[in-house]
Amino acid sequence: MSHEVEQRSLSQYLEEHNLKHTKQREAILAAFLEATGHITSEEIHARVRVDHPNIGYTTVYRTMKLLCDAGLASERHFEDGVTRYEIEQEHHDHLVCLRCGKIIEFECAMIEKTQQEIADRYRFRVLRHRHELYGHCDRCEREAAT
Amino acid sequence: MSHEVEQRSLSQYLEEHNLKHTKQREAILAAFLEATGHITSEEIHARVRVDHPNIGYTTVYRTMKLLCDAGLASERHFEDGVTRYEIEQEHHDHLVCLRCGKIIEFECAMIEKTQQEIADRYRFRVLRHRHELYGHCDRCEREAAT
DNA sequence: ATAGATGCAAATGTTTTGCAGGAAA
DNA sequence: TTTCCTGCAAAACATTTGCATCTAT
Repeated sequence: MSHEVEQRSLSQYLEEHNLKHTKQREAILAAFLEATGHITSEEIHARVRVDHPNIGYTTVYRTMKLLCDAGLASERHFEDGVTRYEIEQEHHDHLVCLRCGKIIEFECAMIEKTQQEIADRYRFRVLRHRHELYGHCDRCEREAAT
Repeated sequence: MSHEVEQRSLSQYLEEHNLKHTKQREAILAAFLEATGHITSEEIHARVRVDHPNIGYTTVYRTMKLLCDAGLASERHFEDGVTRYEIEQEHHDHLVCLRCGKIIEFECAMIEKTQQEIADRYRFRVLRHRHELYGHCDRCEREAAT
């Protein structure tokens, strides 16, 4: 595996919080990190089961919550009621193709600054935000035109 | 009631689709329109029950779906897994207080323009978007400080 | 008369919790 | 050995569906 940095900080987090380092947590972390991103609990469970056939959904949910607390993962809620997890990284937003499901990430300092100004106007303290553009990616738009 | 425009278009929609005009649909529409916005099925159900004690959740869900199809309502999914409905109107975005649940609406032409430029860069055709800022409203921020 | 609507209860799908047994420190 | 974890089964939610009954047209 090539995720030493993340592995190290998981261990660190576990130690700091008097939590135990288990095979299940390791397996779930690995499955999560190997995914391209935006993975569901169900998908993690399926991946992990290949090598560890009796890890349950419960442990996946509990571990993903732990990874979120540890700052390694973060939850995303798109529009289908299923929680997805992605690797925690610099903030960014998403373009989501409604036809093929492709997800493109973007970030824009200009927009961030403007939204901060809006929040200030309402004396609202922004802790986090989501900004998602739904539509058709280049390819799907062409195909739709046929 | 003072919602003739909406009422007329519901009737219109019902007629066009060979659907029936019932007391329940009328009551649910009224409860929905009287709300300030961002109402849940549960809240609609509670309101409607005051005058119509035996309308069930089922009918609320079915009717709200109908109102969405008819273009009178639209679904919103914030981050707590509960569907909220709002009156279909000009596009706008939201500030959501994580402590008291207060929702403030905003819109910003500058941001809309910028996000369009980003999408163009990826040749992505935007059909709709969501932009939500989560944090603490003025009041909750003060209270938290105590 | 008949297509469509309703309300209940039961099913669904996702996520959480209680608990007895199991593993890490 | 003690504290924390795990997996199962059951519970909790929000939402949907099957079905017998009822109602608008």
